Amino acid sequence: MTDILIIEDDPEMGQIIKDFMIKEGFSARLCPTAEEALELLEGESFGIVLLDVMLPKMDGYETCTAIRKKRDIPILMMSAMTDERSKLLGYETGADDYIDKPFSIKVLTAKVRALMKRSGGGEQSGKLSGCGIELDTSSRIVTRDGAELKLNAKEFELLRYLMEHSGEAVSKDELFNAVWGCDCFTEPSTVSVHIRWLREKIERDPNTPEIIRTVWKVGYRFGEQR
Amino acid sequence: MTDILIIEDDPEMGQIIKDFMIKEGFSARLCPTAEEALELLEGESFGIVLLDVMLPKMDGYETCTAIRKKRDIPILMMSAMTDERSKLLGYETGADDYIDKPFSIKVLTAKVRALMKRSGGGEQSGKLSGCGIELDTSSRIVTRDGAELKLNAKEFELLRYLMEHSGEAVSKDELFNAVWGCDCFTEPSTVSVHIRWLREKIERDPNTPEIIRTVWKVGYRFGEQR
DNA sequence: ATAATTTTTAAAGACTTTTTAAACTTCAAT
DNA sequence: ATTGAAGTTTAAAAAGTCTTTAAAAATTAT
Repeated sequence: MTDILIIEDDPEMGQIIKDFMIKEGFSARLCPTAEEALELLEGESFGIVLLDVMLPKMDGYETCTAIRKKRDIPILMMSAMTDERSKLLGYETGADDYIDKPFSIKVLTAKVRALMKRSGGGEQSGKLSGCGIELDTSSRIVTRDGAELKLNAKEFELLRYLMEHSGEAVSKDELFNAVWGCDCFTEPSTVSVHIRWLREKIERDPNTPEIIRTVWKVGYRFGEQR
Repeated sequence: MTDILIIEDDPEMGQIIKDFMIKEGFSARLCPTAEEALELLEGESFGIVLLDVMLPKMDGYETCTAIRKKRDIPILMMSAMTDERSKLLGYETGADDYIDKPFSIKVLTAKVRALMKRSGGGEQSGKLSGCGIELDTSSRIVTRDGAELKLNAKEFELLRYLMEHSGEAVSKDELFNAVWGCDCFTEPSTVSVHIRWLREKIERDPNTPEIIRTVWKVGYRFGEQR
Protein backbone atom coordinates (compact mmCIF):
# COMPACT_ATOMS: atom_id res chain seq x y z
CA MET A 1 0.00 0.00 0.00
CA THR A 2 1.25 3.42 -0.90
CA ASP A 3 1.04 5.50 2.23
CA ILE A 4 1.97 9.03 1.32
CA LEU A 5 1.04 11.10 -1.68
CA ILE A 6 3.37 14.07 -2.12
CA ILE A 7 2.08 16.86 -4.35
CA GLU A 8 5.05 19.13 -5.02
CA ASP A 9 6.14 20.78 -8.28
CA ASP A 10 9.75 21.40 -7.31
CA PRO A 11 11.35 18.07 -8.24
CA GLU A 12 14.35 18.48 -5.97
CA MET A 13 12.23 19.32 -2.96
CA GLY A 14 9.82 16.53 -3.75
CA GLN A 15 12.58 13.99 -4.02
CA ILE A 16 14.08 14.99 -0.68
CA ILE A 17 10.76 14.53 1.05
CA LYS A 18 10.03 11.26 -0.69
CA ASP A 19 13.46 9.79 0.08
CA PHE A 20 13.21 10.74 3.71
CA MET A 21 9.74 9.31 4.11
CA ILE A 22 10.87 6.05 2.56
CA LYS A 23 13.87 6.03 4.90
CA GLU A 24 11.38 6.43 7.75
CA GLY A 25 9.54 3.31 6.68
CA PHE A 26 6.66 4.77 4.73
CA SER A 27 6.03 4.22 1.09
CA ALA A 28 5.58 7.40 -0.90
CA ARG A 29 4.56 8.59 -4.33
CA LEU A 30 5.59 11.92 -5.81
CA CYS A 31 3.31 13.90 -8.05
CA PRO A 32 4.21 17.28 -9.62
CA THR A 33 0.73 18.56 -10.48
CA ALA A 34 -2.65 18.69 -8.84
CA GLU A 35 -4.41 17.27 -11.88
CA GLU A 36 -2.24 14.19 -11.86
CA ALA A 37 -2.65 13.79 -8.14
CA LEU A 38 -6.43 13.91 -8.29
CA GLU A 39 -6.42 11.25 -10.97
CA LEU A 40 -4.11 9.11 -8.88
CA LEU A 41 -6.41 9.46 -5.89
CA GLU A 42 -9.23 8.00 -7.96
CA GLY A 43 -7.48 4.72 -8.38
CA GLU A 44 -5.21 4.24 -5.40
CA SER A 45 -5.71 4.76 -1.71
CA PHE A 46 -3.28 6.76 0.38
CA GLY A 47 -2.88 7.27 4.08
CA ILE A 48 -2.04 10.96 3.86
CA VAL A 49 -1.44 13.77 1.38
CA LEU A 50 1.44 16.25 1.61
CA LEU A 51 0.31 19.22 -0.40
CA ASP A 52 2.44 22.10 -1.60
CA VAL A 53 0.45 25.30 -1.88
CA MET A 54 2.37 26.85 -4.76
CA LEU A 55 1.53 24.66 -7.70
CA PRO A 56 1.61 25.52 -11.44
CA LYS A 57 -2.01 25.58 -12.65
CA MET A 58 -4.34 24.56 -9.88
CA ASP A 59 -3.07 25.90 -6.55
CA GLY A 60 -2.98 24.09 -3.23
CA TYR A 61 -6.21 25.53 -1.91
CA GLU A 62 -8.22 24.49 -4.93
CA THR A 63 -6.58 21.10 -4.81
CA CYS A 64 -7.40 20.73 -1.15
CA THR A 65 -11.05 21.52 -1.78
CA ALA A 66 -11.11 19.06 -4.67
CA ILE A 67 -9.56 16.27 -2.61
CA ARG A 68 -11.99 16.92 0.23
CA LYS A 69 -14.91 16.47 -2.10
CA LYS A 70 -13.73 12.96 -2.82
CA ARG A 71 -11.92 11.66 0.20
CA ASP A 72 -11.63 12.18 3.94
CA ILE A 73 -7.90 11.61 3.86
CA PRO A 74 -5.56 13.66 6.09
CA ILE A 75 -4.00 16.59 4.25
CA LEU A 76 -0.85 18.38 5.38
CA MET A 77 -0.21 21.68 3.60
CA MET A 78 3.29 22.90 3.00
CA SER A 79 3.83 26.52 2.13
CA ALA A 80 6.31 29.34 2.02
CA MET A 81 3.50 31.74 2.80
CA THR A 82 3.67 32.03 6.53
CA ASP A 83 1.04 34.71 7.01
CA GLU A 84 -2.15 34.18 8.96
CA ARG A 85 -4.45 34.61 5.98
CA SER A 86 -2.83 31.81 4.00
CA LYS A 87 -2.93 29.45 6.91
CA LEU A 88 -6.55 30.12 7.68
CA LEU A 89 -7.41 29.58 4.04
CA GLY A 90 -5.61 26.26 4.21
CA TYR A 91 -7.62 25.10 7.19
CA GLU A 92 -10.81 26.43 5.66
CA THR A 93 -10.34 24.43 2.52
CA GLY A 94 -10.04 21.32 4.63
CA ALA A 95 -6.39 20.84 5.53
CA ASP A 96 -5.55 19.01 8.74
CA ASP A 97 -2.25 20.74 9.36
CA TYR A 98 -0.04 23.41 7.84
CA ILE A 99 3.73 23.60 7.93
CA ASP A 100 5.82 26.63 6.97
CA LYS A 101 8.56 26.31 4.40
CA PRO A 102 11.39 25.88 4.89
CA PHE A 103 10.76 23.14 7.42
CA SER A 104 12.68 20.56 9.32
CA ILE A 105 12.13 17.25 7.62
CA LYS A 106 12.05 15.58 11.00
CA VAL A 107 9.25 17.81 12.19
CA LEU A 108 7.41 17.03 8.98
CA THR A 109 7.76 13.33 9.71
CA ALA A 110 6.51 13.82 13.24
CA LYS A 111 3.49 15.67 11.89
CA VAL A 112 2.82 12.91 9.39
CA ARG A 113 2.95 10.30 12.12
CA ALA A 114 0.70 12.32 14.42
CA LEU A 115 -1.87 12.75 11.66
CA MET A 116 -1.81 9.11 10.67
CA LYS A 117 -2.19 8.02 14.25
CA ARG A 118 -5.19 10.27 14.68
CA SER A 119 -6.99 9.41 11.49
CA GLY A 120 -7.10 5.77 12.53
CA GLY A 121 -5.69 5.20 9.08
CA GLY A 122 -2.16 4.32 8.20
CA GLU A 123 -2.34 0.91 9.73
CA GLN A 124 -5.01 -1.21 8.15
CA SER A 125 -3.37 -4.13 9.86
CA GLY A 126 -6.32 -6.06 11.18
CA LYS A 127 -4.72 -6.29 14.60
CA LEU A 128 -6.92 -5.62 17.59
CA SER A 129 -5.62 -5.24 21.09
CA GLY A 130 -6.63 -4.35 24.61
CA CYS A 131 -6.40 -5.73 28.16
CA GLY A 132 -3.29 -7.67 27.29
CA ILE A 133 -5.12 -9.50 24.52
CA GLU A 134 -4.00 -9.29 20.91
CA LEU A 135 -6.16 -10.57 18.11
CA ASP A 136 -4.91 -10.74 14.56
CA THR A 137 -7.79 -11.10 12.15
CA SER A 138 -5.64 -12.16 9.22
CA SER A 139 -3.64 -14.92 10.92
CA ARG A 140 -6.47 -15.61 13.39
CA ILE A 141 -3.91 -15.78 16.17
CA VAL A 142 -4.92 -14.59 19.62
CA THR A 143 -2.47 -14.02 22.44
CA ARG A 144 -2.72 -12.98 26.06
CA ASP A 145 0.41 -11.38 27.48
CA GLY A 146 2.25 -12.81 24.51
CA ALA A 147 1.14 -16.40 25.01
CA GLU A 148 -0.97 -17.91 22.30
CA LEU A 149 -4.54 -18.91 23.11
CA LYS A 150 -6.29 -21.60 21.15
CA LEU A 151 -9.78 -20.33 20.40
CA ASN A 152 -12.23 -22.07 18.19
CA ALA A 153 -14.28 -20.40 15.49
CA LYS A 154 -17.23 -19.11 17.49
CA GLU A 155 -15.04 -17.93 20.33
CA PHE A 156 -12.80 -16.11 17.88
CA GLU A 157 -15.68 -14.37 16.17
CA LEU A 158 -17.24 -13.36 19.45
CA LEU A 159 -13.99 -11.93 20.71
CA ARG A 160 -13.34 -10.18 17.43
CA TYR A 161 -16.72 -8.49 17.49
CA LEU A 162 -16.35 -7.45 21.09
CA MET A 163 -12.85 -6.08 20.49
CA GLU A 164 -13.98 -4.22 17.40
CA HIS A 165 -16.47 -2.53 19.69
CA SER A 166 -14.11 -2.23 22.62
CA GLY A 167 -15.54 -0.24 25.51
CA GLU A 168 -19.07 -0.48 24.16
CA ALA A 169 -21.83 -2.43 25.75
CA VAL A 170 -22.82 -4.82 23.00
CA SER A 171 -26.26 -6.36 23.22
CA LYS A 172 -26.62 -10.11 23.04
CA ASP A 173 -28.83 -9.82 19.98
CA GLU A 174 -26.25 -7.73 18.23
CA LEU A 175 -23.56 -10.25 19.09
CA PHE A 176 -25.73 -13.11 17.99
CA ASN A 177 -26.54 -11.51 14.66
CA ALA A 178 -22.94 -10.56 14.08
CA VAL A 179 -21.57 -14.03 14.77
CA TRP A 180 -24.36 -16.40 13.80
CA GLY A 181 -26.05 -14.29 11.12
CA CYS A 182 -29.58 -13.00 11.20
CA ASP A 183 -31.40 -15.99 9.81
CA CYS A 184 -30.42 -18.94 11.90
CA PHE A 185 -32.38 -21.39 14.01
CA THR A 186 -29.90 -21.63 16.86
CA GLU A 187 -31.10 -20.59 20.28
CA PRO A 188 -29.69 -17.14 21.04
CA SER A 189 -28.99 -18.35 24.55
CA THR A 190 -26.04 -20.26 23.17
CA VAL A 191 -24.20 -16.94 23.19
CA SER A 192 -23.74 -17.08 26.93
CA VAL A 193 -22.36 -20.59 26.76
CA HIS A 194 -19.71 -19.51 24.28
CA ILE A 195 -18.94 -16.45 26.34
CA ARG A 196 -18.31 -18.89 29.15
CA TRP A 197 -15.83 -20.95 27.11
CA LEU A 198 -14.18 -17.73 25.95
CA ARG A 199 -13.81 -16.44 29.48
CA GLU A 200 -12.42 -19.80 30.50
CA LYS A 201 -9.61 -19.16 28.05
CA ILE A 202 -8.91 -15.44 28.20
CA GLU A 203 -9.73 -14.42 31.74
CA ARG A 204 -7.23 -14.74 34.54
CA ASP A 205 -10.08 -15.84 36.77
CA PRO A 206 -13.07 -16.92 34.69
CA ASN A 207 -15.35 -16.61 37.69
CA THR A 208 -14.64 -12.92 38.16
CA PRO A 209 -14.26 -11.74 34.58
CA GLU A 210 -12.33 -8.53 34.08
CA ILE A 211 -11.88 -8.51 30.34
CA ILE A 212 -15.34 -9.41 29.16
CA ARG A 213 -17.77 -7.85 31.59
CA THR A 214 -21.44 -8.61 31.82
CA VAL A 215 -23.72 -5.62 31.36
CA TRP A 216 -26.96 -6.65 33.00
CA LYS A 217 -30.05 -6.68 30.86
CA VAL A 218 -27.93 -5.67 27.91
CA GLY A 219 -25.06 -7.91 27.00
CA TYR A 220 -21.31 -7.79 27.32
CA ARG A 221 -18.51 -5.26 27.13
CA PHE A 222 -14.88 -5.80 26.26
CA GLY A 223 -12.17 -3.84 27.95
CA GLU A 224 -11.50 -0.62 29.67
CA GLN A 225 -13.54 0.88 32.42
CA ARG A 226 -14.13 4.23 30.79
CA MET B 1 -20.39 19.83 27.80
CA THR B 2 -16.94 21.19 28.43
CA ASP B 3 -15.01 20.78 25.21
CA ILE B 4 -11.60 22.31 25.68
CA LEU B 5 -9.18 21.98 28.55
CA ILE B 6 -6.62 24.78 28.55
CA ILE B 7 -3.52 24.13 30.62
CA GLU B 8 -1.70 27.46 30.89
CA ASP B 9 -0.05 29.06 33.91
CA ASP B 10 -0.11 32.64 32.60
CA PRO B 11 -3.58 33.76 33.70
CA GLU B 12 -3.82 36.59 31.18
CA MET B 13 -2.86 34.37 28.28
CA GLY B 14 -5.16 31.63 29.48
CA GLN B 15 -8.09 33.97 29.77
CA ILE B 16 -7.57 35.34 26.26
CA ILE B 17 -7.60 31.83 24.82
CA LYS B 18 -10.57 30.77 26.89
CA ASP B 19 -12.62 33.83 25.99
CA PHE B 20 -11.91 33.42 22.32
CA MET B 21 -12.79 29.74 22.31
CA ILE B 22 -16.06 30.48 24.04
CA LYS B 23 -16.76 33.22 21.51
CA GLU B 24 -16.18 30.60 18.82
CA GLY B 25 -18.85 28.40 20.29
CA PHE B 26 -16.78 25.96 22.32
CA SER B 27 -16.96 25.59 26.03
CA ALA B 28 -13.62 25.79 27.77
CA ARG B 29 -12.03 25.27 31.12
CA LEU B 30 -8.83 26.93 32.25
CA CYS B 31 -6.33 25.19 34.48
CA PRO B 32 -3.06 26.73 35.68
CA THR B 33 -1.19 23.57 36.67
CA ALA B 34 -0.62 20.12 35.26
CA GLU B 35 -1.52 18.43 38.53
CA GLU B 36 -4.90 20.09 38.61
CA ALA B 37 -5.50 19.28 34.97
CA LEU B 38 -4.73 15.60 35.41
CA GLU B 39 -7.17 15.43 38.27
CA LEU B 40 -9.81 17.18 36.22
CA LEU B 41 -9.29 14.72 33.40
CA GLU B 42 -10.10 11.90 35.79
CA GLY B 43 -13.56 13.13 36.36
CA GLU B 44 -14.65 15.02 33.29
CA SER B 45 -14.26 14.35 29.63
CA PHE B 46 -12.90 16.88 27.19
CA GLY B 47 -12.72 17.00 23.44
CA ILE B 48 -9.21 18.44 23.25
CA VAL B 49 -6.37 19.70 25.45
CA LEU B 50 -4.41 22.90 24.79
CA LEU B 51 -1.17 22.42 26.62
CA ASP B 52 1.39 25.08 27.42
CA VAL B 53 4.90 23.65 27.57
CA MET B 54 6.33 26.02 30.16
CA LEU B 55 4.51 25.12 33.33
CA PRO B 56 5.60 25.65 36.97
CA LYS B 57 6.31 22.19 38.41
CA MET B 58 5.49 19.50 35.92
CA ASP B 59 6.36 20.66 32.41
CA GLY B 60 4.34 20.18 29.25
CA TYR B 61 6.21 17.11 28.06
CA GLU B 62 5.71 15.22 31.29
CA THR B 63 2.11 16.30 31.33
CA CYS B 64 1.63 15.12 27.80
CA THR B 65 3.02 11.69 28.61
CA ALA B 66 0.83 11.50 31.70
CA ILE B 67 -2.31 12.43 29.79
CA ARG B 68 -1.50 9.91 27.08
CA LYS B 69 -1.30 7.15 29.65
CA LYS B 70 -4.87 7.84 30.58
CA ARG B 71 -6.66 9.16 27.54
CA ASP B 72 -6.45 9.20 23.79
CA ILE B 73 -7.61 12.79 23.64
CA PRO B 74 -6.14 15.23 21.07
CA ILE B 75 -3.38 17.38 22.53
CA LEU B 76 -2.21 20.66 21.03
CA MET B 77 1.05 21.97 22.47
CA MET B 78 1.71 25.66 22.70
CA SER B 79 5.26 26.84 23.21
CA ALA B 80 7.63 29.74 22.91
CA MET B 81 10.40 27.28 22.12
CA THR B 82 10.39 27.19 18.37
CA ASP B 83 13.42 24.95 17.85
CA GLU B 84 13.26 21.56 16.19
CA ARG B 85 14.28 19.60 19.27
CA SER B 86 11.41 20.95 21.38
CA LYS B 87 8.89 20.24 18.69
CA LEU B 88 10.08 16.70 18.12
CA LEU B 89 9.95 16.08 21.85
CA GLY B 90 6.38 17.33 21.84
CA TYR B 91 5.36 14.92 19.13
CA GLU B 92 7.28 12.09 20.76
CA THR B 93 5.47 12.50 24.04
CA GLY B 94 2.21 12.16 22.18
CA ALA B 95 1.11 15.61 21.08
CA ASP B 96 -1.05 15.87 17.97
CA ASP B 97 0.05 19.33 16.96
CA TYR B 98 2.43 22.05 18.07
CA ILE B 99 1.98 25.79 17.71
CA ASP B 100 4.70 28.40 18.25
CA LYS B 101 4.12 31.27 20.61
CA PRO B 102 3.20 33.96 19.95
CA PHE B 103 0.46 32.68 17.71
CA SER B 104 -2.55 34.02 15.92
CA ILE B 105 -5.60 33.08 17.96
CA LYS B 106 -7.47 32.47 14.72
CA VAL B 107 -4.91 29.95 13.55
CA LEU B 108 -5.13 28.27 16.94
CA THR B 109 -8.87 27.99 16.51
CA ALA B 110 -8.45 26.55 13.03
CA LYS B 111 -6.04 23.95 14.43
CA VAL B 112 -8.47 23.07 17.20
CA ARG B 113 -11.26 22.58 14.70
CA ALA B 114 -9.06 20.48 12.42
CA LEU B 115 -8.02 18.23 15.29
CA MET B 116 -11.52 17.81 16.58
CA LYS B 117 -12.80 16.97 13.14
CA ARG B 118 -10.14 14.32 12.77
CA SER B 119 -10.45 12.69 16.15
CA GLY B 120 -13.78 11.04 15.79
CA GLY B 121 -15.56 14.26 14.94
CA GLY B 122 -15.12 16.04 18.27
CA GLU B 123 -18.80 15.19 18.61
CA GLN B 124 -19.76 13.73 21.93
CA SER B 125 -20.14 10.03 21.46
CA GLY B 126 -23.24 9.81 23.57
CA LYS B 127 -21.77 11.22 26.73
CA LEU B 128 -23.95 13.18 29.10
CA SER B 129 -22.54 15.09 32.02
CA GLY B 130 -23.44 17.43 34.83
CA CYS B 131 -23.06 17.77 38.60
CA GLY B 132 -19.92 15.67 38.49
CA ILE B 133 -21.84 12.80 36.93
CA GLU B 134 -20.87 11.38 33.56
CA LEU B 135 -23.07 8.95 31.72
CA ASP B 136 -21.83 7.21 28.60
CA THR B 137 -24.69 5.71 26.66
CA SER B 138 -22.55 3.48 24.51
CA SER B 139 -20.50 1.81 27.22
CA ARG B 140 -23.30 2.29 29.74
CA ILE B 141 -20.72 3.39 32.28
CA VAL B 142 -21.67 6.05 34.80
CA THR B 143 -19.13 7.85 36.96
CA ARG B 144 -19.27 10.41 39.74
CA ASP B 145 -16.10 12.45 40.15
CA GLY B 146 -14.33 9.82 38.09
CA ALA B 147 -15.38 6.82 40.16
CA GLU B 148 -17.53 4.24 38.48
CA LEU B 149 -21.05 3.74 39.79
CA LYS B 150 -22.75 0.43 39.29
CA LEU B 151 -26.30 1.20 38.18
CA ASN B 152 -28.78 -1.36 37.02
CA ALA B 153 -30.92 -1.06 33.94
CA LYS B 154 -33.86 0.91 35.31
CA GLU B 155 -31.63 3.25 37.25
CA PHE B 156 -29.53 3.83 34.18
CA GLU B 157 -32.52 4.61 32.00
CA LEU B 158 -34.02 6.94 34.57
CA LEU B 159 -30.77 8.82 34.95
CA ARG B 160 -30.28 8.97 31.21
CA TYR B 161 -33.71 10.46 30.68
CA LEU B 162 -33.25 12.98 33.46
CA MET B 163 -29.83 14.02 32.17
CA GLU B 164 -31.12 14.32 28.63
CA HIS B 165 -33.59 16.80 30.08
CA SER B 166 -31.14 18.36 32.49
CA GLY B 167 -32.50 21.41 34.29
CA GLU B 168 -36.06 20.54 33.31
CA ALA B 169 -38.72 19.36 35.70
CA VAL B 170 -39.76 15.99 34.30
CA SER B 171 -43.16 14.67 35.33
CA LYS B 172 -43.43 11.22 36.81
CA ASP B 173 -45.74 10.10 34.05
CA GLU B 174 -43.26 11.24 31.44
CA LEU B 175 -40.47 9.40 33.20
CA PHE B 176 -42.58 6.31 33.58
CA ASN B 177 -43.51 6.25 29.92
CA ALA B 178 -39.96 6.92 28.83
CA VAL B 179 -38.46 4.15 30.92
CA TRP B 180 -41.19 1.54 31.23
CA GLY B 181 -42.99 2.16 27.96
CA CYS B 182 -46.57 3.27 27.64
CA ASP B 183 -48.30 -0.09 27.80
CA CYS B 184 -47.19 -1.77 30.96
CA PHE B 185 -49.02 -3.05 34.00
CA THR B 186 -46.50 -1.92 36.57
CA GLU B 187 -47.62 0.52 39.23
CA PRO B 188 -46.31 3.97 38.28
CA SER B 189 -45.43 4.47 41.93
CA THR B 190 -42.47 2.20 41.38
CA VAL B 191 -40.73 5.21 39.84
CA SER B 192 -40.13 6.74 43.23
CA VAL B 193 -38.64 3.54 44.52
CA HIS B 194 -36.14 3.49 41.70
CA ILE B 195 -35.38 7.15 42.20
CA ARG B 196 -34.57 6.22 45.74
CA TRP B 197 -32.09 3.50 44.68
CA LEU B 198 -30.61 5.91 42.20
CA ARG B 199 -30.18 8.64 44.78
CA GLU B 200 -28.65 6.08 47.10
CA LYS B 201 -25.94 5.60 44.51
CA ILE B 202 -25.34 9.04 43.01
CA GLU B 203 -26.07 11.49 45.77
CA ARG B 204 -23.48 12.46 48.32
CA ASP B 205 -26.23 12.38 50.93
CA PRO B 206 -29.24 10.45 49.63
CA ASN B 207 -31.48 12.01 52.28
CA THR B 208 -30.86 15.55 51.07
CA PRO B 209 -30.64 15.05 47.32
CA GLU B 210 -28.80 17.73 45.39
CA ILE B 211 -28.47 16.11 42.01
CA ILE B 212 -31.94 14.73 41.49
CA ARG B 213 -34.32 17.20 43.10
CA THR B 214 -37.97 16.56 43.80
CA VAL B 215 -40.34 19.04 42.16
CA TRP B 216 -43.51 18.92 44.18
CA LYS B 217 -46.68 17.93 42.43
CA VAL B 218 -44.68 17.41 39.26
CA GLY B 219 -41.79 15.01 39.34
CA TYR B 220 -38.02 15.32 39.37
CA ARG B 221 -35.29 17.51 37.98
CA PHE B 222 -31.66 16.71 37.29
CA GLY B 223 -29.08 19.33 38.03
CA GLU B 224 -28.87 23.02 38.66
CA GLN B 225 -31.78 25.42 38.51
CA ARG B 226 -31.28 28.39 36.29
C1' DA C 1 -15.75 -45.02 8.97
C1' DT C 2 -14.12 -43.68 13.27
C1' DA C 3 -12.43 -40.60 16.45
C1' DA C 4 -11.89 -36.06 18.08
C1' DT C 5 -13.50 -31.67 18.40
C1' DT C 6 -16.80 -28.16 18.31
C1' DT C 7 -21.36 -26.52 18.83
C1' DT C 8 -25.98 -26.70 20.58
C1' DT C 9 -29.52 -27.73 23.77
C1' DA C 10 -31.64 -27.91 28.01
C1' DA C 11 -32.15 -27.50 32.70
C1' DA C 12 -30.74 -26.51 37.42
C1' DG C 13 -28.96 -23.17 40.36
C1' DA C 14 -27.11 -18.79 41.74
C1' DC C 15 -27.67 -14.34 41.73
C1' DT C 16 -29.63 -9.62 40.59
C1' DT C 17 -33.26 -6.67 39.65
C1' DT C 18 -37.86 -5.18 40.00
C1' DT C 19 -42.19 -4.84 42.14
C1' DT C 20 -45.34 -4.59 45.76
C1' DA C 21 -47.25 -2.99 49.78
C1' DA C 22 -47.32 -0.76 53.94
C1' DA C 23 -45.49 2.38 57.30
C1' DC C 24 -43.62 6.79 57.53
C1' DT C 25 -42.47 11.69 56.46
C1' DT C 26 -43.09 16.08 54.31
C1' DC C 27 -45.65 19.74 52.27
C1' DA C 28 -49.17 23.29 51.75
C1' DA C 29 -53.75 24.73 52.64
C1' DT C 30 -57.20 25.48 55.73
C1' DA D 1 -51.79 23.33 64.45
C1' DT D 2 -54.48 19.95 61.71
C1' DT D 3 -55.29 17.41 57.84
C1' DG D 4 -54.98 14.96 53.64
C1' DA D 5 -52.53 14.42 49.58
C1' DA D 6 -48.00 13.68 47.80
C1' DG D 7 -43.66 11.78 48.33
C1' DT D 8 -40.20 8.63 50.72
C1' DT D 9 -38.41 4.65 52.66
C1' DT D 10 -38.05 -0.22 53.79
C1' DA D 11 -38.03 -5.02 53.52
C1' DA D 12 -39.59 -9.00 51.56
C1' DA D 13 -41.67 -11.45 47.64
C1' DA D 14 -41.66 -12.16 42.86
C1' DA D 15 -39.76 -12.03 38.54
C1' DG D 16 -36.17 -12.21 35.70
C1' DT D 17 -31.33 -12.80 34.02
C1' DC D 18 -26.97 -14.91 33.78
C1' DT D 19 -23.94 -18.89 34.74
C1' DT D 20 -22.70 -23.34 34.78
C1' DT D 21 -23.13 -28.13 33.74
C1' DA D 22 -23.54 -32.16 31.27
C1' DA D 23 -24.98 -34.53 27.59
C1' DA D 24 -26.61 -34.78 22.77
C1' DA D 25 -25.90 -33.39 18.09
C1' DA D 26 -23.24 -31.84 14.44
C1' DT D 27 -19.10 -31.02 12.29
C1' DT D 28 -14.34 -31.81 11.12
C1' DA D 29 -10.20 -34.39 10.91
C1' DT D 30 -7.79 -38.84 10.75
